[in-house]
Amino acid sequence: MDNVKLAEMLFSDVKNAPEYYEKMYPPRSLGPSAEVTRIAPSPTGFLHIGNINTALANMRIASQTGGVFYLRIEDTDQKREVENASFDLPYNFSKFGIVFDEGYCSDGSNKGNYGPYKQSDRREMYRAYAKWMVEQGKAYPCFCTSQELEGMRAEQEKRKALIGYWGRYAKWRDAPMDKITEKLNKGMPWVLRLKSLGSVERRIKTYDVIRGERDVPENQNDVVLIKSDGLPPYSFAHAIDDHLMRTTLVLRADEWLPSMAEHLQIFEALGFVPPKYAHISPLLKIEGEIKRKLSKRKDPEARADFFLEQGYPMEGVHDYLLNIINSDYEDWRAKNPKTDTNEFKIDLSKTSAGGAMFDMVKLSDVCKNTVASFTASQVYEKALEWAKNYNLEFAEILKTDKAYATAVFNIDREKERPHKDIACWADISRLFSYMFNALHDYNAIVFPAQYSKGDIRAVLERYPAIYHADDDQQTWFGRIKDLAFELGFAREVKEFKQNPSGYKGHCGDISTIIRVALTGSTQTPDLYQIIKLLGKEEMRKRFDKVLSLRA
RNA sequence: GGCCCCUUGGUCAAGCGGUUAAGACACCACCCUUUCACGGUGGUAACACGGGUUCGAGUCCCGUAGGGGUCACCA
Repeated sequence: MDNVKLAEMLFSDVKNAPEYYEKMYPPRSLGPSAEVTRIAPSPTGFLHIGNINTALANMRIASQTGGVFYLRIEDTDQKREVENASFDLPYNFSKFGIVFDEGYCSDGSNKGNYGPYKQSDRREMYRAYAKWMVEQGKAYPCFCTSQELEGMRAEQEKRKALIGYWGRYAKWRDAPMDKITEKLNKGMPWVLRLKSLGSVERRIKTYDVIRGERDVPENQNDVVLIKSDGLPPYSFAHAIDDHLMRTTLVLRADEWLPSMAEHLQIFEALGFVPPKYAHISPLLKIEGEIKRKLSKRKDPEARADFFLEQGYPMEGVHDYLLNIINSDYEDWRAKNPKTDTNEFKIDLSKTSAGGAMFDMVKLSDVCKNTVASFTASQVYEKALEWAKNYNLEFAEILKTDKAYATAVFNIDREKERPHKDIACWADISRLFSYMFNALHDYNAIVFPAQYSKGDIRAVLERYPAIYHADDDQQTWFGRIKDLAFELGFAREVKEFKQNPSGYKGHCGDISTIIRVALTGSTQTPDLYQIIKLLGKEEMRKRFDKVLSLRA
């Protein structure tokens, strides 16, 4: 009886009983293997690439099982909340190709029948269940101040006791009713604590989809269920939300692994069937000798926005991340180059339990393959879209002559084996700077040391005269061979290799000199097409400038 | 410190008691090629360590070491 009275004192604002919500959010009618998954970030205004990884896995599992994937905003900590971050979250995820079947929307509305999907809007539900917990004698108010708690902790550390609110340290656990009412009447702040029945002496079996069976000590702490601000911390909100939203699989970062026993205990106290759990490892970074979690402070690539700023194609980022989730993905991809990614079924039991190093080099390779599959006009459109946001100057250049820019992107592109050079859109202005006069930098032109000034001068002075814009590729290169021969270089590479001492070099050296003088690089796509696009006059102009700079 | 997780080449990783220990990225060499690429072929390179169990262990068990996570009225 006392418990009922206490519950009423503590939660006089609560109107509905748990049954009300149980009826309001009935089990979903989905197929037997359908998984209901979710991503539940807190609105701190920062998306980690790990968030994208976890979201991607959740999204894919829901979609491949005919389930539901939703976005829930975990904003029960008002102190940390960044203004408007909640509104931005759905949009920010969508930029990474993460879309939701249900959840909180950018305009503050809720999509789906299991909302609201923002925790601060679910206050009454949490409190209804909290009240019930008190009625059942499963929870009680605690009036300890933070100083008292600190003192308790210090004492525990000194005594080498387990840290936490438990056993004889749980001073309000069995407090008499009159002491509680006295505090309450004085308006003292309180938190609601779980009356834990657990003991670290006992172990419980748990199951993790990625890691398999594990057994861990029970939770013995009387953890906080409702904070003094009236909202729950993560664990209690997690149990109620994932129960009421009928989540079937909680796929989250492995930093939650240690609190799984506590979460299971709360589900049990509430009388809920817990969801399946899968704990995914964080993305790591190597620094010197040690591996560590990608840190938003130290590593630019930890910020999801970094990939947007650099303009990595989302298809490529997904391919890379999917390969970390299931490493047989790339074999599948190699066998099914054109198949939609969604056809690949991910299998969490094959996901590695260890953390993966985030490898920018590998990401680049994957993205180069992705970009290589695009047509020239796709490259143009996507690059322009990116440039409008991140490189205005380049966007203007692209807009100035769309046909020209598209032709530039088409060099060595739409063919059987396209050139693979672009990993991200930010690469383009650097990679192709020589194709745009506004970006071309004469100062960057450095000839390889092996070429003499005399030979360079000879090539640059004589080549324009023998260049004819309407030559086909074979004729074009034939003239370069002729020039090579006149300057003491072998006409054919083979001739040179057979008799290295008889020549200064071979025809390739002549084309390299031309290439460098024009582009500043020894590695470019097909030179024939580059000259064709640049035009003879521009070539002559560049040669003259290079000659004058080097004279 | 307690508890928990992890450990196969430089990196991502296959492997579920018997394999010449896959594959991909990176690197190197060669080949192809009229240049640069692309592509092809080949190569360097790994089971953290120590004990068991077993005819046989990367695979199972126990330790050790290293790395990571977590111990809030944060998520």
